[in-house]
Amino acid sequence: MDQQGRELVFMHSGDFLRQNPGVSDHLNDSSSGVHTQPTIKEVDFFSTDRNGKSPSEHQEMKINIGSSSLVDSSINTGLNMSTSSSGISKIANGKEPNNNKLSVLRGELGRLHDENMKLRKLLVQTTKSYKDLQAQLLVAMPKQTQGCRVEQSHEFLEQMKGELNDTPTPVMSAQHLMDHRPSDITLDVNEPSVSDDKTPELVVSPANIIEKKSQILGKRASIDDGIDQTSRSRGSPKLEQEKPPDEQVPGVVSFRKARVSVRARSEAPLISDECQWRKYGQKMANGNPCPRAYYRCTMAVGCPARKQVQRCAKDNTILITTYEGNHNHPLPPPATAMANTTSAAAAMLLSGSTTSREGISSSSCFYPCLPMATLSTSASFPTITLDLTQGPNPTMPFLRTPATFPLPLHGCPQLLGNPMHVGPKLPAILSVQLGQRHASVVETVTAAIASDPYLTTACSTWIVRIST
DNA sequence: CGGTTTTGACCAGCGC
DNA sequence: GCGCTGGTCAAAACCG
Repeated sequence: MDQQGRELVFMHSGDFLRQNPGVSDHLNDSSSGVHTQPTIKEVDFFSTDRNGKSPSEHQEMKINIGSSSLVDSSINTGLNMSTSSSGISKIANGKEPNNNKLSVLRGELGRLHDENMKLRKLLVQTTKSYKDLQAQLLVAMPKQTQGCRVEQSHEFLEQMKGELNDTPTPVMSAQHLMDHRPSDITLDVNEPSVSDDKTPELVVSPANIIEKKSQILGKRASIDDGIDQTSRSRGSPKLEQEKPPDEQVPGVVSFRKARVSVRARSEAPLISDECQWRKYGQKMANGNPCPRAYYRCTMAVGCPARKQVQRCAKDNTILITTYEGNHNHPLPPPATAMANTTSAAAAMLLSGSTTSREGISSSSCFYPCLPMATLSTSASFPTITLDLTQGPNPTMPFLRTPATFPLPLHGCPQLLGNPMHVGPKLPAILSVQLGQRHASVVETVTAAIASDPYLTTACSTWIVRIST
């Protein structure tokens, strides 16, 4: 069986759409303004063999890149004037008259001035967006009954006020913001982390933090919704027994309650996320001619993580993978990124479902550069859908370049604290955007995705819609 | 031989 | 109460 070879594999940005080599140019061609919607035949989400590099080499590469990528490579700082492409060196080393050199330098100066003006405009725009959001958040706060959440938001706002008033440089902002972690988060040292070998005291995955948050928030939801639907089903009592103790606390809502659905164009039957899944069932469901397959994680005994895979009834090229539950074991770094994403999305869903929906949708309105999320509570489980089947949105200028995915990383201290994740993905623009840490829990999801280069690229075309 | 997949059956929730 | 649907179980088959 060649299922491995036919799997939908989300790839590293370098070889994203590697079976459609001609498409990537379109995706990155911001000048053309024409965006296609390529059919992703194979998307390598977490392949360990990218360009022949081992995972360790890959991580090292990311770190190295990240060391200098806090400043967007596309932004000319004026410090790199001896590059061959600038023409200055050639002229300086040549025999041109001094007046020619002067005119070239003036031209260069003018160009740098223009870039400077653009950056200033961007900063002003970002500041304005933050203030708008702040005002909106203050309006929305009375609707929130969770004291800790409000308190935390106030705390963040105060921090952000100071940061914005100081008008830090983008790089400073990024570094600064990384240190602002929610103070009321319970750290779970048992949760696997990519960075747990070096910073055990900071073993705080986004999933953990958000899970703890959602557990707090979920207490109300558990009262509203009663017992988890699946826990009432036949197989679920066993599942409950298999859950780790922290998930069996009465009144605490586990992520089994929320789902994260990923839609991607693929002719492959599966998404390869470097987790071990065992198929335990298959059903014809919802009038869909394509059966729905049920998988559970087999990397650890009693792991409650599950996923469902089904093709879209309307478009068979779209593969819908629905993740549910948390892994209770260490994951390979790529799979951790995916788990973080789904956990964050689930947490977002849980927290969002207990707070005002306007807050979520409006944040998307406030930040047109951010993706929107499809929240569906019509099903028995609240589900967030990450749609990777849509083409890039022209109104999302940052999305044209995967490296500048405009995703605030709040709520994901692990991502912020992990140089492997932070470095390559924090250009100046993103650093400024980090100031929007209060935008909404929607961004938590996008942050998790942004933390992983593979996901970032794969999701550079995602669309998240708010639905009722 | 152990792990995985297949597949029919079972169960619970929900709507009518 | 009945039928439909989603989710799961578990035995048999399959595979490396």
